[in-house]
Amino acid sequence: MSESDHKQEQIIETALKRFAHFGINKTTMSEIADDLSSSKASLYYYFPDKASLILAVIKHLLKIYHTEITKHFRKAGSVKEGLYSIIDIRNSFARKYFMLHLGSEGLQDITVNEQAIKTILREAEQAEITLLAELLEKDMAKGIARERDARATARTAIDMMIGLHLSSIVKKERRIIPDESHFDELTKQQKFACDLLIEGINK
Amino acid sequence: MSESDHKQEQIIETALKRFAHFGINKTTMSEIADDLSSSKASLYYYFPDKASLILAVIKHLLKIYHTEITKHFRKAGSVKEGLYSIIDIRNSFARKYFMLHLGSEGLQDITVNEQAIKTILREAEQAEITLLAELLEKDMAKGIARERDARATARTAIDMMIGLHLSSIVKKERRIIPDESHFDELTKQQKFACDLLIEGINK
DNA sequence: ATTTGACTATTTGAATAATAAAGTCAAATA
DNA sequence: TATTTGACTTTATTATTCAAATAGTCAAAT
Repeated sequence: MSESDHKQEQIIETALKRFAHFGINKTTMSEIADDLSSSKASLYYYFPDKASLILAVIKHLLKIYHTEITKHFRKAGSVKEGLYSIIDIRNSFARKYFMLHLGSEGLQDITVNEQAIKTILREAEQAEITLLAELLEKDMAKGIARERDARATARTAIDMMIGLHLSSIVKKERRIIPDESHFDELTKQQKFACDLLIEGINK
Repeated sequence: MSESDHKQEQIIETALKRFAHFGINKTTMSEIADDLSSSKASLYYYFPDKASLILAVIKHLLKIYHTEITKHFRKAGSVKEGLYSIIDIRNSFARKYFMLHLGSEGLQDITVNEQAIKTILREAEQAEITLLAELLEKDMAKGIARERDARATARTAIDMMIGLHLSSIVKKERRIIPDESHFDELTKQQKFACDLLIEGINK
């Protein structure tokens, strides 16, 4: 890694810390520079504008997420284990990086190319579907799972988990920072839903 | 029905039409009065303030919804048919009354007792869960469905359908009025998910 | 008991000013 | 040459004002 790349990484990680704590809108470039004991102008040497820094931070975060998911999926022996990993990792990220408001309501009135963010979120989503679909195909090959369009099924299963997350947000008071118990209950419901999905309601 | 009750009903129905078309915020009390060829002051004879009119309109709407659902549930022979009814009726309401933004993002910055609305929405939700749980219990008695906590299962199934709806909103551009095809696609995905839920992924 | 016109009180929205933050650049540094 | 910086300009956000729109009231009329 070059000197320059290293500095970029540092900026991204520092920005992420502030974003996660105070939110993107409440974080100024000067503050990030101060955290680095550097100058604002220096930041602009590495990133053309705030929007591209935000984008880089989100990409960074998605990379971590993907690494984590991949690690778990290598150990997962079934679709169920895969889905459980997605639930746990997603919720731990949601807890940690709630202030970023990725997905759900967020990113509104942020001066950023919303389309670009949508695109990389979409890509991350596709990668996740692929991983789960592969697991499902293995289960189908083993004769554990019924034959069925693996991608469509994986996509719907993930959408359901995301959907339950969104449902839980909507039911809470708006604009309130959720507490630990909120995520605990959500995880419980998602796993219950997951079990339903896996086992099926009918005999 | 007394004369007074009749006038109240008229006001509610007129208000609903305007709310559905232009949204609650863009509808003034004067406009509602004009639609009724009446005076604004007259409205205030029947409703103490705008907030209580809004609440009455939402209650009215939920009553219609509940009637519709109940009608379908009497004919439904299985949980699957029940869930399909919920999907169809919910989506038809979402199409028709989108401008009210019930659930999802909406109701923000409306001068109304948000807690009161949450409460009646919660009640409506509970009633719906009860209906679906009854159907599920019948299926369990018939030996079609596995034995399982009927209420928790019904609740999760409905939450999933709502969740998929929310997912679809989040994935679209924000603050855009959705078109027909959006709801068509949503319905399709919800039914696919419903089938998964019912049949189960595994053999 | 209900309706109304004429009223007041509140809220909203547009315009403006003040402030803060984004973004630039020539000169300095290493 | 690559990087950093303080001082700068530009752009965006926030606070403030004020007129217009809307909510809400009430005594008099039906």
